[in-house]
Parts: sequence; C-alpha cells; structure tokens
Amino acid sequence: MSLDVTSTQRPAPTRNMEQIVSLCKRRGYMFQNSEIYGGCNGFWDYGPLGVELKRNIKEAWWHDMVTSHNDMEVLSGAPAIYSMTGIDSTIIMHPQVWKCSGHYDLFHDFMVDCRESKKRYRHDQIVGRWVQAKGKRIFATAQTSEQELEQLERQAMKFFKLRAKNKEQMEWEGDVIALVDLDVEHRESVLAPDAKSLDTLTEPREFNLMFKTTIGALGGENDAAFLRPETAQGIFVNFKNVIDSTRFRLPLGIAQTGKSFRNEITPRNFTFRSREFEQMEIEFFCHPDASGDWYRFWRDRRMQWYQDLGLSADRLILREHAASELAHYSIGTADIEYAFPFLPAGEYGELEGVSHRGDFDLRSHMEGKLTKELELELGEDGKPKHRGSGKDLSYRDDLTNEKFVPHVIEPSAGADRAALAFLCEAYCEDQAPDEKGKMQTRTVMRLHPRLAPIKAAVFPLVKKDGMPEVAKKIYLDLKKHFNVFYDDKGAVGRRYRRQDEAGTPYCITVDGQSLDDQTVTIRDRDTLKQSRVSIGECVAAIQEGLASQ
RNA sequence: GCGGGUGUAGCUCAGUGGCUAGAGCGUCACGUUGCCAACGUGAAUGUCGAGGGUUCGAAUCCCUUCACCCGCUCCA
Repeated sequence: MSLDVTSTQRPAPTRNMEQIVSLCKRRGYMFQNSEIYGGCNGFWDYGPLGVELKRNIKEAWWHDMVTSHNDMEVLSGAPAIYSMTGIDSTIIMHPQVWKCSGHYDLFHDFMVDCRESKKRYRHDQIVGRWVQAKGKRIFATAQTSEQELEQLERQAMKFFKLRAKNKEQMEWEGDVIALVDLDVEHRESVLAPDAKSLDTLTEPREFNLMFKTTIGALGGENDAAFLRPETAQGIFVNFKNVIDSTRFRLPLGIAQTGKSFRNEITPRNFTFRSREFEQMEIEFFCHPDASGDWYRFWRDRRMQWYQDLGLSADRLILREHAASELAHYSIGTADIEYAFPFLPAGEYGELEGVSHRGDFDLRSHMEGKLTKELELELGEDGKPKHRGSGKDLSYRDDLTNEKFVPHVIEPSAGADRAALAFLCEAYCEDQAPDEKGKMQTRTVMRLHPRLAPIKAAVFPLVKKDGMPEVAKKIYLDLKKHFNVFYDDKGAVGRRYRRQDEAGTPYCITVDGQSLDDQTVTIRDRDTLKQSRVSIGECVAAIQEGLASQ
C-alpha cells in the first residue's frame, strides 16, 4: 500500500545560507574547527555525515577520472586515446620547488595600508615623483599602471588645491621612482595614491601567503620549508619518475588529491575560503600540437562532471578568461563557477580552474623560475634568480622518436568547495503531508545517491511482532555493500524525516506483510513513493539507484 | 588590515543592573503507534564566546580578546 503523494514536483529550493550552515552543524556535516576554544579563523572540520560526503566526492572524482577511465577507446570529445594514473606526494617539499614554481616570489608580497583611505597596496606597485607648489614639496604617488603619470598629476593637483589651468605652478623634479626606492626619512612627505593628507601609509608589512615551517627539530632559518599551496607541483616534480617507472605513453594524465595550505587574507563564506583545504588535481601531459584540443576536452568534461553529480546547469557557468588575463604561452583558462547562495545574484564562486599551462611548469623545474614571457628570470647578478633542477624533463616518443617538453592541461578542483556546492544545491524545503494529510514543511538534502553519506536506512515499521529482528538482518546484509543506518525509535514518519535531512536516498521498511512474504518497502527520498521488493532484491535495488540519474 | 553587526541549551531565539537564566524545536526513557516530524508521561541539558574591570549585585555597563556574518581590501 503506497502513499498517495502529490508533492512530487520539485520546487525551487530555498537557498538561505544561514539555514544551510545551521543544518550542517545540527546534523553533523561540518563544524567550526576547535570550536570549544572559540574557533580558529579559516579552519573547518567535517562531522560524521560530512566526512562521508567528502570521501564520496573524492572517490567519485578518482573513480570517474582515473580508475574507471577507458583507455582503450576514444572518449566522446577527446582528440585521442589517453591514459590516466595517480600519485600521492608529500605536503612539505624541497623549498626550491616553490621558488621555481613562482609561488615563493608571488606569495611574499610586502603590503602597505593607507590609514586614511583604508586601501591596501602592494608596496612594489606604488610609484611616485617629487613635486613642489605653493612652497611645499611632496612625493605624490600612484599605483603602477598605464595612466600612472596622469594619476600622479591629479593626486598632486588635488593636494595643492590647484585647478587644471594652474597646473604649471607645480614644479616636478626627477623621474618617477618606485616607493620602494624612496628614502624612509621622506615618509612624512608621501601622499598616498588615494589620500588627501600626507604620511598616511603604514610600514611595509610582509604577507606570507604560504605557511612556513621548519624541517628538523633543531632547524633554524636555513631549514625553512613551506606547506604546499597546491598539489600540482608534486606531480610536476614526479613526472619523470612516473614516465620512467611505468610503460605509460603520452597523452597521460596524473591525478592527485590532498591538502593544501594558503594564508588567505580574508577567510570568508563558510568553508569557501579556508586556509587548509583539499584539492583534486590532474596534470595532463600531451604533445604541444594537440594541447589546444585537449584543453577544450578537459574544460567541457569537468563541467559535465559536476552536472552529472547533480549541480544544476542553471547555477553553473564556464567562465573563459579573457585573452588579456592569460599568460602569453597559455591558450586558455576557464573557471567552472557555481552560484553559491552567499553570493549576490549574478555572481559565481570558483569550483575548479582548467588551464592550459604550456610547458611553463616542466621548463621551470628544468631551467629555473621563468617570467611570464617564458624567459629565465635573472637576478641582479645576471644569474638565474631561482635555479631549476637541471634535470631533463622532456619526453621522448618511442614511436616517432620525437623529443619534446610536454604541454600541460591542468584541471584543478577544490574538494571542499565541491562539497559546499553539493550541499547548497541539495538543500531544499518542500511540502509533504503529515499523518493527518496536512501539508508540512520538510527539509531534505537532495544529494545525488553516489554522494549521499548514508545510502539507505532500515526501519521496522513498529518495534514489535518480530519486525526489528527481520530489519536488523537486512541491515547487516546491506552493510556489506553500503553505508547504511538502522533506526527503530519513535514514529516511522519521524525516522523518514530525519533521513531526509541526512540526504539518505532510500528507506527500507519492514512491515507486517514482510513477515508473511519476505518483502519490504523502499521509499524514495525525493518522490516519497514506495515500492515493494523482496528482501533479497534490496542490494540490487539500491545499486540501481546509485547508478542511475 | 579597516568599518558595521552578531555571539545565551544540539538548533532557532527571548531575556537591557535585582529571586535558582527561559521558550519552541530537537535529544533521551517508558507507554502508545501498522507508513511520513507536532499522542501521553517523564528526564537530561547552559564556563550566557573568552579574559579582565565597575558594582552590594553583571547575560545585561566598561575595556581587551576570539569567532562568525555583511561591506571595503585581498583573491597570487
């Protein structure tokens, strides 16, 4: 006897971030880290349900991209057959890795704040020039840009309260010089780029965007190392090892999941901007001539993956970076972005970046840190600023005998951001009838069955007449295949609703009829429909559900 | 880093100097229950974010600090 349910159509989900955060805490998806001590800014923990969700996401990714990859046939949209494999590298690596990758220089910016305008600037991006008018001499500044000269003039005119026609009253002296090169004793003459009064800039302060640590119990400054800010470099530095230790041939993708660390300046938006986060990255190595086609293949394939696991196409966009944003060696970079509920309408947050990186990374680890123009960056002494490994990371095609430095396509996804997006997408309040047939609000997490922390719950309809015994046996049988949950407490309707909030796609109920004919009902989370199957068919029925959609 | 807001039970929140800090939901036990949370009875639950101060007395006023949210900034 199945219920007569009318609310099968899917209403527009309520997407209130506060309610989602509240449910995450209440049901054990996510907790603030070190909460009993007041929390730790930018760090979040996964609870009993959250850890299963995140594991399922990572396992789905690894399964879909790596272990189940079909390397015998050309995939739809792919230029050719290709191989996939994986590695697992350490979080702490040789410090030179980050110097050659560019992270060391980029992640060590000195910043100055303006006390008046509250703006923050990179210290090395401010330039200025001495100027004198009305008997006063100041150092007017502007941010480095194409219009920096006009900006300087405008800043100075504003300060001296001069009209455009009187601007010749200003006497400029010397060339435009970087603020970095200005003598510190002149600080009180500096007019900040957006200030009206003098001397409003703070001391330059170092922003360590990488987490610094020390190798060795007695280590000092010479033993400084960094927690990786991305997993990608572990793949690049192991490229040669993978090629030499296997019989893989290009094109080849090497996958890795793992924690990365960045000192985000502003951790914000629940887990979206965390300082410790987990990545799922692929570095796909291919021949330079085909790299454009592979880039488009991966971009589209990764976009489709999120949709296959339930993210709505309406809330996903593929944002191609403009040509002006790209390093000149790159054919393209596309961000896969999701309309998170904490963002204003029309704005999207990045889930994954797919970029064409040319041979930048492998060459950097061969020769040393490269500029964006792919030239070796030199220090003041004319030697390489950061010396590479000197190892030959090029690839020899043993069929054509051609030797080349492979190009790389990098689909780089955030596991925590994916988890957050799936949770946001899944959160839904709909209407379901109570025992009197009156419609009640129901909170349900419509997670894809593959991602759902618990695949099925098993209930005896009532806690008597031998039903618990039958249900427990089914529970133990299912447990060999899936993460399942047993509950015999309270009214069955309440048990259903609890599973709805946990996102459990199926509830199996043992009732009076089960005792006679060895059948049970399976209730679908989204439609509330029940179907009756024999006890022996339960595993197959759930497996079918996991495979569908 | 700046400005604004918030912080009281697992969750949502009430409580603006005066009894032993409350409510709803949730949780647990027993009973009831034969399919969608709100039937009965009973129970547990709080460093009032943390530290310090003022006061006879502080969840409440003051200072410091931490976290979260919003807006700048940042997003390499």
